[in-house]
Amino acid sequence: MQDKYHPAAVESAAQQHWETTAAFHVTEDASRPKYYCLSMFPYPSGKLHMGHVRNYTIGDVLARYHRMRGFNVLQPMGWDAFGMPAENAAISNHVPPAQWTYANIDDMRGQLKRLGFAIDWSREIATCAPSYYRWEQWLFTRLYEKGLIYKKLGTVNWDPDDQTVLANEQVIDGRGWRSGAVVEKREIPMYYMRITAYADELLAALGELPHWPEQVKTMQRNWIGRSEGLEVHFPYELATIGEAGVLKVFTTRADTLMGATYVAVAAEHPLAAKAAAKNPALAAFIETCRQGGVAEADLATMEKKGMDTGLRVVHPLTGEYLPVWVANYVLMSYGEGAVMAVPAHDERDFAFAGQYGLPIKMVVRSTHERYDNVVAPWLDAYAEHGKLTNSGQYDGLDFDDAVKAIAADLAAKGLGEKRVQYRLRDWGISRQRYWGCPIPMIHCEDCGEQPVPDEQLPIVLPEDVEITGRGSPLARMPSFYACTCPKCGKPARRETDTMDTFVESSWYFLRYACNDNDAAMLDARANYWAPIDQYIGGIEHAILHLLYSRFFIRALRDCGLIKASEPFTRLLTQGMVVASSFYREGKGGKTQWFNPADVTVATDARGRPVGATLKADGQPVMLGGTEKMSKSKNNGVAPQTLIDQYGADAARLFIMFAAPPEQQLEWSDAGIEGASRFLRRLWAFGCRLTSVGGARETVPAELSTSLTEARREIHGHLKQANHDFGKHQFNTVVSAAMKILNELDKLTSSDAATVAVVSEGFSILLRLLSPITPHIAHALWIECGFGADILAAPWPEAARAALARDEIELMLQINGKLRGSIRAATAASKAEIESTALAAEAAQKFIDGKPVRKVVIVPNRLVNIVI
RNA sequence: GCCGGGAUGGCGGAACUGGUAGACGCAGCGGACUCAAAAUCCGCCGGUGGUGACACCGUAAGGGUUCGAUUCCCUUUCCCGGCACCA
Repeated sequence: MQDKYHPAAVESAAQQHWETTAAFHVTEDASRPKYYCLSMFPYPSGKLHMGHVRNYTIGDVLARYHRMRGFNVLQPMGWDAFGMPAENAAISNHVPPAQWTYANIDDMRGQLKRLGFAIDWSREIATCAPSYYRWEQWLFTRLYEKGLIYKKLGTVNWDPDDQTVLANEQVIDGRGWRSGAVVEKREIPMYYMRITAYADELLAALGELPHWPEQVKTMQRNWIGRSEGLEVHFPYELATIGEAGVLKVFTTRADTLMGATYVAVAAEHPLAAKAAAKNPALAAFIETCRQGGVAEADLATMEKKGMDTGLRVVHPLTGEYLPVWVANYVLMSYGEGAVMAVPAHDERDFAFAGQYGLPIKMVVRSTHERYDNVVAPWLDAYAEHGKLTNSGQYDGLDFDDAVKAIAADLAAKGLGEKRVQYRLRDWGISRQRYWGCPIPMIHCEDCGEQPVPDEQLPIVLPEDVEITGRGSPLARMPSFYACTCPKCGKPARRETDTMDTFVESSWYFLRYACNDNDAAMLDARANYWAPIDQYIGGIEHAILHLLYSRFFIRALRDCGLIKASEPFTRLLTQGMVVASSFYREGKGGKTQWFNPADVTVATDARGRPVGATLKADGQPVMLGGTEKMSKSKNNGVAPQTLIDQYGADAARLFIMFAAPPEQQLEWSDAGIEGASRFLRRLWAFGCRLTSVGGARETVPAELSTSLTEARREIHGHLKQANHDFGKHQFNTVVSAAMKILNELDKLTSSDAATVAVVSEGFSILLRLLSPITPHIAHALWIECGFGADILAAPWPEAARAALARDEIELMLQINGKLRGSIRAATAASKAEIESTALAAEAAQKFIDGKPVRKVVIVPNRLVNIVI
């Protein structure tokens, strides 16, 4: 055995062993419980980053741990290969997106393999391969026929200079990121997935996901946003816009209807357009509302602006006329795109009314005594529930009764009804981009839109294209779009939009089960593996990706393609790896981001960053704050140098030790040295054990007191580690492993009993570490003679006998303050403990003749004497 | 703006979920070994005061519940994630 630890040699030998024994190649096996362990697949950006290492190490630790516990474990890997970065790279490097993507995949596969993950590589998929996306197209036509996909107008960011649709990320301060032109909202026809058809099921089923983080379920619940309320109709008369009709609004606060003093509609509302036809000033205002992007965060933080349309609607209960305003705080995408405004009881309405001098009418009185009679609507809106006032016949009613009464009266007049409203919107999947899965539809002048027949699938994306950043390349390629109508045979035009890349990632986890099937999308193997037992990925995917996947599996189920209704039984949302970002403002307001590796940070005496300079020119750069590592902020740290220098095991150990998996991890290089030092100590200890003859079979029944204590410590740490493994708190598993090694290092004698205890302890330690640092565990297991392959070893469990003790220490508190400790027999009764405690010197000193009011005894922990 | 989360020594974090705050590690300081360095090993390491085996303070800030609060409740500040076309 080498007396020095050489990670590179140890790691390549272990990896070779796994490769030649096909250790991680799995097949369906009904005789064992299955464990499908999946980490979110990476976008092949070219470089592995710390977030990947963290994600895949967590997945690998869980996969290896369950394998040793006897599960039939599947851990696959693939590539989320379509997307914008490939097009951006194509524009700047003049490389076709396909070529760039495939080269990146090859690169990253190599980097992943170097980390020694227990992956079944035979199941690899790439979403940009026709063998993958053909089934997405096939499914699209099924869902279209089922009515789960339909076409309607959608609003996008339009760059008038580049004549291109922009992603929200590409709109910076309301301007196109390349052209700098002011972005406009534009309506274009798009395909939508009817996710709202599953809104209730998606919401209700959250209750059946006990192994999902509460936080994620709450976010999804709020995202779906089911509210029960009233649709209220405000009639308008012929005179207003030349036709009579009703303006519909949705409200969850029907109790405040008597306090409505105006009605506000979104700028895109049809009524606003009609009013603007005769009102140039209003038309101009609506035009300014069209400027800027469509992102909700931008809309919601905009300065509130509005304009009176001059139209009046009739209050359905009082018959009063209310003005109709256009307001930029009303979103066309929620409800009816119109709200009844009750300034006294809604914060936004209050601010708007204050700004434009609209009346404020208080109709709800607080039920809290301290607010009674002191409600001051001119100071702030009172948005809580309460008793009605100033509301005529409804005065004195509380929220529930008021809503009931008002709903009944509106229903009787035919001017309103109870309704459920969702915040969730249908999923627009059309993208006016090249590098994505082509939408399999054909547009015929005579027959309208037609799905592509199965036998013509896949519609292959041409890979020899030039990307300019203006318009859609496919729309310029007759060879792509020219086709014939499948119904009438006349010349027709193929759809040139591609699908949102979230579509690929909504079902890839099922295709791993049967990636070799070229006759069907899914087969029986998918039903063996689904649902995924453990899914691991970034918290940033808590809503969109996870919700789309939950929708997709239901759509697939309803097409008879899968039995499962939920995709992921257990979810671990990994915290992000964040790092500082650095930038300079360039010419024309463009921001240039610098990688942390190229920047020197100056700190004050307390270690706080005070400034930074670029290594290349020594000139200052701005601190951009701590953010998720991303390409756009150029703050990713490459793990490759760490792996090259310290080895995969050290990198894996360090990242698992640095923080619990769900917590955000702020990156710093410090600490990797400690992980490496621990592995060297581990190796040295292995050498020591082999020098005294290596593994022993059993521990003698009778041990000296010190060996009994040492063994109790080791088994205690093992018990803790197993508990923490169950909680997925791997940082304390590593810490328990370190404590075991510290304990073993103290046992320096070479008598038979000591070596036996050491041998048992080391075999526990290696098995405990093997999911985290599999290479060194593999090597030492063999070197010390524990067996031929640690993968086949059983998972270690703490021995009850080793943990037993007859005396324990209890903390002694006086009035809740720690004043000493007492020793008591494990079996001692409360009365015995109390008398021991009261007799203790520390207790007597503080009691000092004063009466003892109370004695609190917490078994196995402490005694608190209250004086 | 809305939704979700976070804040503990110089740093990453621990505390068995209301019961010894700071485990384990990093950095630092002191020592051993060495011609020397690296590596390794041993010791110290929240703050203030004190000669002391002691006292007080201390888990973002302020308040509350409790024999006892990092943990539960209320208020506030700052940071992070998401907001439907980044993935």
